[in-house]
Amino acid sequence: MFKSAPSREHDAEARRERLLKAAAAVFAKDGFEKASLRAICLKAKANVAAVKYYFGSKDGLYREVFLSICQESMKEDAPVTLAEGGSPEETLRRWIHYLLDHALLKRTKNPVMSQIMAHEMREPTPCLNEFIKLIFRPFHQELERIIAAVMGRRAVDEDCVLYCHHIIGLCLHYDHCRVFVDRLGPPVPKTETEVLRLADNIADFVLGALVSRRATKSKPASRSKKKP
Amino acid sequence: MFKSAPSREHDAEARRERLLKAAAAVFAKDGFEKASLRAICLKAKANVAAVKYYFGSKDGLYREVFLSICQESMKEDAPVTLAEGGSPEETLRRWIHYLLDHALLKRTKNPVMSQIMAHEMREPTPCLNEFIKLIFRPFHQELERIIAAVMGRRAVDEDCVLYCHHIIGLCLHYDHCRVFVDRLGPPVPKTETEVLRLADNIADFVLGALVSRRATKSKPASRSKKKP
DNA sequence: CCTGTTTATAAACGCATGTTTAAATCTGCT
DNA sequence: AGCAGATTTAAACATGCGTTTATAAACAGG
Repeated sequence: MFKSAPSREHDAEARRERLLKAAAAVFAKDGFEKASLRAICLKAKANVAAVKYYFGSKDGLYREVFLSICQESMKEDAPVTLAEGGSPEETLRRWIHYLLDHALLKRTKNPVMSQIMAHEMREPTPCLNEFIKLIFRPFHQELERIIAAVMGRRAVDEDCVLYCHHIIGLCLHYDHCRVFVDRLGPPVPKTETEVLRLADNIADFVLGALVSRRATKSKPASRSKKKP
Repeated sequence: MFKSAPSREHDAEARRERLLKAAAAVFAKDGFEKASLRAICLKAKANVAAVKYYFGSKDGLYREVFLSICQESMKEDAPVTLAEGGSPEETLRRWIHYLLDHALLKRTKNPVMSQIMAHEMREPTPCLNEFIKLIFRPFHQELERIIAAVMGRRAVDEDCVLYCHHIIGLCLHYDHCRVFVDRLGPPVPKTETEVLRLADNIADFVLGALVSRRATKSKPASRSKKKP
């Protein structure tokens, strides 16, 4: 006893899909708060009440968008991993390039995902927890393993996790504070080759840091360099 | 022929001051967009129309708040500089600690300034340019000089500026993406000693990186490590 | 004391938001 | 054909915002 005939079902599905697609675009551009249902429905050629009908509320719509782009993102490009072969150093370099590519050149691969993630980091929504669990944590953990490998440690320890934050923050800064960076130094990369250059600069910087910290273990008690 | 009698003058000034103070607090908490005039006036025990009367508009009020906290911030704690003595490395360590202190422990020193700056970086307002010119650029340039000193260079070059961005991004990440860091690793420091620990970790990391890059000049052409 | 200017306040304006209602339309089944 | 249920739509609702207006109060000078 299926709900309705195929023809209508098709129309409904098409409308739902249109709404979802329009919503994804607008949410990506403006973020959850600033995106308006009217703008979305205008783009989808649908009535505002359709949102309530199909998704219950603005929150529901956003959640659906989130889920759809999640599973779309899953099957797309796998993030950089150690398993692909190559030295840990080269893997880290590729990882940094990958992150920077997504953060700065959002047009590549899955632009909607990149933009929505950026918004989610600026002002978290109720989807934050799922976002972290499904998308961010696996990504983060792979970097932790890469760092542990670069540092020659058998397992991921607290230092690796911290360095992981350092690196991600360093990269995302060029996106989050784009307007500041642009005004205070060489402009933020806008082409693939420029991004590659920056990625290499960052990779050199980070590898230098990690290698220099390779020897130290757990508690280096650093603060005591006051003229020995 | 001064405009009015002292008693009235005093009241008016007091009201203006109350508004300014309340506005600073609310802007600091919510940022420019989300802060509402009604909330500000409620806190200042003033009428909403008073904002138009004294400051012309919400923008005008924000601009006044910005100017007032600027000159307040000028005379307060001078940022860390090379001139204070000590090795460049130690100066850099202190600089990082100083930034982290302001970013994470906003209650210290000038909380309003720190918070408003954080908001300004997230979503810039029309005051952005003045903000950069008056506050951010001098701060940034001092870091550039420190880095140049650490790297033993005679003048600030493009690499120094980039490293500067790296370091600032690395530090601010713990504030901007606090909620992410909290969920993915050791929680973001909340006490002075914790902040000091993190600052030392970051300083060690950064110094390692800078020292390792000390030898290289201008164009290291890094990308060519593909199995020699 | 009256008068005109400055200051203060309450109320309304115009707009935009997410949500909801209630009526209209369409569809499939009997 | 006709009915019942699903879908669509336009309109209204409730709320919040920054801004504006019109009126009342406080004050200064003639």
